[in-house]
Amino acid sequence: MGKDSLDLFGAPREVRVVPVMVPLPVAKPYSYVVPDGMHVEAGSIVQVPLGPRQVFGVVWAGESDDKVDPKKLKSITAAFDCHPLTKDMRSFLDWVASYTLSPPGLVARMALRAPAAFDPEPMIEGLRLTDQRPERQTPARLRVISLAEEAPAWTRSGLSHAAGVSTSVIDGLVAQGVFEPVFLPPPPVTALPDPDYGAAPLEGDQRDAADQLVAAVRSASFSVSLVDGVTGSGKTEVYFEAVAEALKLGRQVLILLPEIALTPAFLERFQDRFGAKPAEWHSDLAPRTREKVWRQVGEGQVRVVAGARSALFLPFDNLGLVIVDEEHDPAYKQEDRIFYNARDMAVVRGRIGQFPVVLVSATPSVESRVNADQGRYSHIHLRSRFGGAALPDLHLVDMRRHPPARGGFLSPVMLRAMEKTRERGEQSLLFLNRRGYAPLTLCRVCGHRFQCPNCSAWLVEHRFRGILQCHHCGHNEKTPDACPECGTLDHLAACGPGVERIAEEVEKSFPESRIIVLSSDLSGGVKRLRLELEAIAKGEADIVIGTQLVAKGHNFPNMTLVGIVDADIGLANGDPRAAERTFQLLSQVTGRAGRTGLKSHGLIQTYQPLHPVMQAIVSGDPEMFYEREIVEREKALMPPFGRLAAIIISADSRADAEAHARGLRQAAPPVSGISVLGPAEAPLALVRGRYRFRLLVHGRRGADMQGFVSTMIQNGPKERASLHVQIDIDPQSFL
DNA sequence: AGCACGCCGACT
DNA sequence: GTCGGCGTGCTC
Repeated sequence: MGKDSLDLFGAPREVRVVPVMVPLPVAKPYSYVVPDGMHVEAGSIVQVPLGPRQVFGVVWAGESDDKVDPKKLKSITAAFDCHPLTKDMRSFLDWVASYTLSPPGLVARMALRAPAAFDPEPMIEGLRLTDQRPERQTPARLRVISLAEEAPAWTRSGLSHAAGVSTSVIDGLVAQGVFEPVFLPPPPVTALPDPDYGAAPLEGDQRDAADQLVAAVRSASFSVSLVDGVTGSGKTEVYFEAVAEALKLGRQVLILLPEIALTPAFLERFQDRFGAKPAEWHSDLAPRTREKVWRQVGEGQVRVVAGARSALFLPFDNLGLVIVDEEHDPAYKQEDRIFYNARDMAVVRGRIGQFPVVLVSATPSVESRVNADQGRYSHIHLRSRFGGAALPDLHLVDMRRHPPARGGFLSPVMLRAMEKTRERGEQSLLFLNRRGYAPLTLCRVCGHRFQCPNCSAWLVEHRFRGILQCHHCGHNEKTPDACPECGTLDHLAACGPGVERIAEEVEKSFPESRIIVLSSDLSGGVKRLRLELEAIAKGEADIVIGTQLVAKGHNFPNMTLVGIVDADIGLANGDPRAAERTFQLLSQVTGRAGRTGLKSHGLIQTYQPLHPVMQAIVSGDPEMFYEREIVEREKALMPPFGRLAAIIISADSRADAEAHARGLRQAAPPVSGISVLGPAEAPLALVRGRYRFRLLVHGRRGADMQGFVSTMIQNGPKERASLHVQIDIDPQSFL
């Protein structure tokens, strides 16, 4: 069915009109006319006029059922010669848009982030050997010719490089007709992974777990498995078997990873197993590579992608498995423009595409644990450590009983353990999740505290750089000599430790030790970080002091002592996930030790040795933590029934939502049970079914939100019901 | 996202 | 009297 228009002779003519999703915050696709002779189908990527400019878009269906004023209709400018987005991909984008309360156009835009990839890659120029032979045979020429006989075609630079001659030798042979130019298809971004390449024999738990995952892949139907086991229990080896099976079935695989810092080690492991590297996808890929990967993923030429959360929006042709490694990691949450948790969206992608999704973590998120406990996910638990590596033995250091020396932060117990480690010629790692020198500076005369002018956070002193910096907004100023309030000179006091300050203390106690400080303040970027990590692995440091940067999968064979400087950080900050985060971080960091045959130790400095997180960590029994945390979480999520409960979602930010909740509490004291959740987590809370009234307020402006909520309170249940119907998300739709 | 339109404050 | 601040609305 098309719209009538008039042809040149005034006769009515059928015109094909299709919906096109444009990358703007609009609620639905716009309709465009398909010009005569242009081929487009659902999923095609096109260029269309929009107002004064041209934009890219996706044809969203075979034809439009929208009644648009025909006078407004414009024609598609161009259709690109690249694979159309699959039906699954379009359904996925629609689903994400409705789940996250985002305009579908903006969600679709995430799938179009490589515009130059829409045009086919140009063929590359190559050379092929002919029957002609040169009149004058020189050694260089003979070498080139004999080498060239080994392959059907070469690139000019590839051949000169391989033969060890300059390109002028090749040019000379081309001129004599020994080589003829040919066009070669562009090379793939990576070689094909071979599922049988480095298959390692698995035993016991690992074998059983791998068998379960392989069976899930073979069934080619939707399922979610949570693979959980301590650091070093062989989770990666296990899920590699699932990857191998998907490859054997000819399907594509996506491995999501939270941090790009973890990738080099991961890529090597993958290569050892599959004989080739996976294609990488993350925000700082070179544009050229980015385009190649995008296109080759769409064509099905790339078989395995290892990427950050945005890889979920690559235009896979035949996706058959998604692995979410370190599934608990907060880096999976995107909290700007479109709010989503890639872990959950991966599950949805699997449901839509009818394939298995595997969530992997040594310390699963509480949500995933609950899903596993309730039978929505199957739970695969790996008990033993792979290759017989022993877990470190862990002890709490009660800081009330073993306080540090005045002005210091390290307990004598910790210093003694470091001394012994040094005597054995082994390495120590001190972990403190605080950048800089001191988190707060104050004036000892008038009590003035240095605060950020934009945020309300304290300014963190960075002594190496001589600045005070806000870790929220990045604001920074030079550290003054005098107090800006009372003018007193040299009476500013640093309060509390950061890694720089711990380094200072360690230098005093171990003047001859080689110390490396690792934090995101390290100048020189990722490259420098990798160099430092290599140096540590080679034993070029005795003591490493680091922030959570050191928690991610690097292995230091000689690192036999891990010391947590302040395990209590983060437990008191009011975040509903504080305990969970602390548990996960401490587990990860202590897991850094004990991967060698050497005996290894972990010392955890705390003022709260009886805190459930501390007890769970030293007991080595994660169940202790999860059982209690799930009960606590349910209590917290349970608003008092019979009163109004509201979930406030801000479309802008969690901070925004919090501000509005404060306003609401003041404006309407009888209202209780207001939970403030960021947009990425509120829908999950709904899944848990904890809320009696579900109110999702979605608005661009704060005033709208305040208005919505007030109206709802005044008008009572009827209004609530209508609001609910109007904008709620079906909680069951998640699975 | 851009871009135009429109309504109120401080200026040549 | 205008120039320009950014709030609001529109793009098939």
